[in-house]
Amino acid sequence: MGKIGNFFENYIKKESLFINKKILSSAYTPEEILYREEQIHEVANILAPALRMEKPSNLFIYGRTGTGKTVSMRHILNNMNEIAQKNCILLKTIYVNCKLKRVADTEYRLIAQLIKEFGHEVPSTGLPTDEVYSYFYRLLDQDKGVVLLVLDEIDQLTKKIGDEILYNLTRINSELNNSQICLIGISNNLVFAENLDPRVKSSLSEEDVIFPPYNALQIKDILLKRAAQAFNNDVVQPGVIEKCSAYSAREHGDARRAIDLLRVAGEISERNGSKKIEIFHLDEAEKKVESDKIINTAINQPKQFQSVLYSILLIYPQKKNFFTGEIYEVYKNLSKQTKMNVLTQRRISDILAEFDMLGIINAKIISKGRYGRTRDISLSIDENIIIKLKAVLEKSLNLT
DNA sequence: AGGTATTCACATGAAACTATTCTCTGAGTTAGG
DNA sequence: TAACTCAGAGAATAGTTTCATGTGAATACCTGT
Repeated sequence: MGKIGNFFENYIKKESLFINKKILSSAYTPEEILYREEQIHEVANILAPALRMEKPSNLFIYGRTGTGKTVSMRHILNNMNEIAQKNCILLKTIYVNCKLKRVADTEYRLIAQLIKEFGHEVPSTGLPTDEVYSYFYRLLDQDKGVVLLVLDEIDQLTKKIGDEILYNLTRINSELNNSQICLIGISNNLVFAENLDPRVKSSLSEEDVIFPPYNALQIKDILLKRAAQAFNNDVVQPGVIEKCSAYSAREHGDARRAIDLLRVAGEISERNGSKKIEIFHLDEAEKKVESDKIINTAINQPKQFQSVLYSILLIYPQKKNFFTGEIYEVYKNLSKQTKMNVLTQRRISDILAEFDMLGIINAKIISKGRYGRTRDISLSIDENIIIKLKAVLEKSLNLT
């Protein structure tokens, strides 16, 4: 047996820090959700009529990332389904995440996805949208009952393709004879409804529920509970949970981030062959999560985006602030060098705006008076991540 | 000195174009009866 | 004649280009003192 063989042999024999790592994954729905009783109650009250075959009010849920919106909603839907099944009530619940690329991020694809939830297939392209709609109507109306349709990250959808689709969805009911549909929108953006068509707004948010951020103490309790199930006893050293919760309370009470952080800390500790999770593992984890996030987003961008980003990194050693024009010049040369086709400055401007959105750069529009108006751009990444990023981009762009 | 008018270097918007992937339709072709 | 093939018309979508219009404040250019 070779070295590698031994390694694997040891690996499976080695006792893991984790009892059940799934507990710390973002897909996990806990039995009991802490500190959201009030909100869950409220939502349950609003949706309960569905169990009497009456259409509940449409509902809107607001709250920042990691405030338990999705988890709570899943929890409620699970319960309702269970009850419905037990009592032979016709209830269908559908959960769709509108952000998922190539799944539900356009009007056509959203409807196609809904059809899929009914167990049917529709081609991914080639059909007119109306046809897909009427297919969906027919499916919906096939049997009696209430349909609860949860649209998660709905703000992303309207940002991309406008609110027409929501308008269509809200008036579905008038076309249905047997069944009724109830819309539940979930949004990270608190002011999302402000720039919505008033008709859509009024009919969509007949009710709304707000999920406030968790505070540090609450996050601490959540982490403690998860950690107790996920790790063996005495693995997590004192102070780790506290620091972890303090860190994410600082970041507007994002419980998901806190849980991620704890899991990564565990992974790091395990890989180092340690039996415990110490505070410095957590610090490592913080760095790794941050760096992975940036490297991943960069890697998943199209080549042209990477090219623009690399151009910025090329100037970086000399300057800390860049203007659009400067970046474009460097980018042009780079593209010539790599034989990629050169995009217009108009496009580069949009690409830079997107990098700003992604949080990779920090762009502010400034006026230099007589010398024009432009973006004042700086990198919002850590020095050591920049080095890593540069290497990764070089590989991806086939630069020597 | 104080007040306007210019001007730069882009930003921002809208529309149109290109290319890719996929469906549907109908004409022409083929194989079997 | 029924089944099959294949080209062409249409859709959806992503990524661009083209054209048009907008814009904040440092300077140039006045004006009257």
